[in-house]
Amino acid sequence: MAIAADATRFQFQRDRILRAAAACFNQKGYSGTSLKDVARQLGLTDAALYYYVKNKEELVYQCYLRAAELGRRAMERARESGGNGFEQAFLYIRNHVEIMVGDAGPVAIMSEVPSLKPAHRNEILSVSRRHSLGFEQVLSNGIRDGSIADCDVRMTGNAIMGAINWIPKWFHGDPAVAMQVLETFPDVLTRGLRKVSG
Amino acid sequence: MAIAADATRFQFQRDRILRAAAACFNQKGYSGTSLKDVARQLGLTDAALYYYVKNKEELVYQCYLRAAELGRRAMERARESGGNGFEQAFLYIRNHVEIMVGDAGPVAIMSEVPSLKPAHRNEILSVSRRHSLGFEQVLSNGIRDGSIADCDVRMTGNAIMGAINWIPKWFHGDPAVAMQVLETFPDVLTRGLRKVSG
DNA sequence: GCATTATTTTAATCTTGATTAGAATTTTTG
DNA sequence: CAAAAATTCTAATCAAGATTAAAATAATGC
Repeated sequence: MAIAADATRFQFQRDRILRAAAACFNQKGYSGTSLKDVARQLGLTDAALYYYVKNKEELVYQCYLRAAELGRRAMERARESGGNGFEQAFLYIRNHVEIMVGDAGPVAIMSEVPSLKPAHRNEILSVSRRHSLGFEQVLSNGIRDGSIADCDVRMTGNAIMGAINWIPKWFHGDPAVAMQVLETFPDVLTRGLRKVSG
Repeated sequence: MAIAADATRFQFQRDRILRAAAACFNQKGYSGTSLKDVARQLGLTDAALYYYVKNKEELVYQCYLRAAELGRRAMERARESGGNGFEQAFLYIRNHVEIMVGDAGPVAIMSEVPSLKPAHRNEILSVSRRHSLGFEQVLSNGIRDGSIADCDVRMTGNAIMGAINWIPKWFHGDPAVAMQVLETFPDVLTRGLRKVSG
């Protein structure tokens, strides 16, 4: 029974585990979720998880890496779209929000990055930084090409990405709300960027 | 040596502890900070903390309660100002941001609310809910009084408060940045609210 | 069907850091 | 200054949950 074209059962299970873990971390908090909690959700025993991850630290790391990668990809797709700065910013937000409330499943809030071991922490921070810088560039481009009003790109980026990153705090999977978020967030978050006059 | 007009040494120390704990939690993550870490920062021993808080859970709870109260107060002051909806929203944001980057000291990011014990969790959630509802009312008032453009107040509130709540993730005390945040955030976050025409 | 490999379980053990008891010290009060 | 109260420390203990080893089960290739 093939799971997917090329994904092995191993990779498939690992991914399920990451999603279950992300869900637990977001819902029960990091210190509130034991490996047993994660395992139970999958009908497994805690020890079985060690077949897929080295330890809890790596489980968290993988969750965060997944979250960071999803964000990065959202940005990448937006920048490849070829629109002007405003359009790219809008598209990025739309893409990322889609991921946060969509079928990609729960995306872990990165609360415990500081307690990762240095190598892991640095990798996450590196991806995150690339992500933020990418967005700031999009904003700068928009200012240059006249599609975005002049603003402090660093702060504007922080504000917008904060709003997105916070979503899992209050969004708990209700599809009706998901739709609402998708419809309003990109607009709400970009309304302030629009250049009023030429 | 009186510490302040009426605050006892006990209350004073307790407050120092809460701030040190908040700083640790934000910087090192929750699971990354031991009571010894918090204590060391104050030149104390971990056991000494138990004179001020029942246990670690209560320490976290108190940090969160402080954070929630500071937010609530920011909202309260804004609503007492008597301005129109837009002005109140702006003022709230300004007040809250001021707290996040100002002398009130580090405000704990509420990552571990779910792992608090039920009574504590419920109290934090209750204050938070009151806070969000308050903001949504301000937005609604603004729409009604014509100072704010029509929008989904729930989502707009979530977006703006997410941006604010995320600040401690990237702000680490640099006074120059604090000034920047103060100058740009209220504007960035409200620019989208303005009603364009009458 | 048999041998091999992959996956999961059971049943410990191990570690870390929270917690406590009681002693020591400092501060306050009269 | 002496007694009482407040605060902190030293030195264990404790608990929870992470981790491991080895056995059991399931899947796969031949």
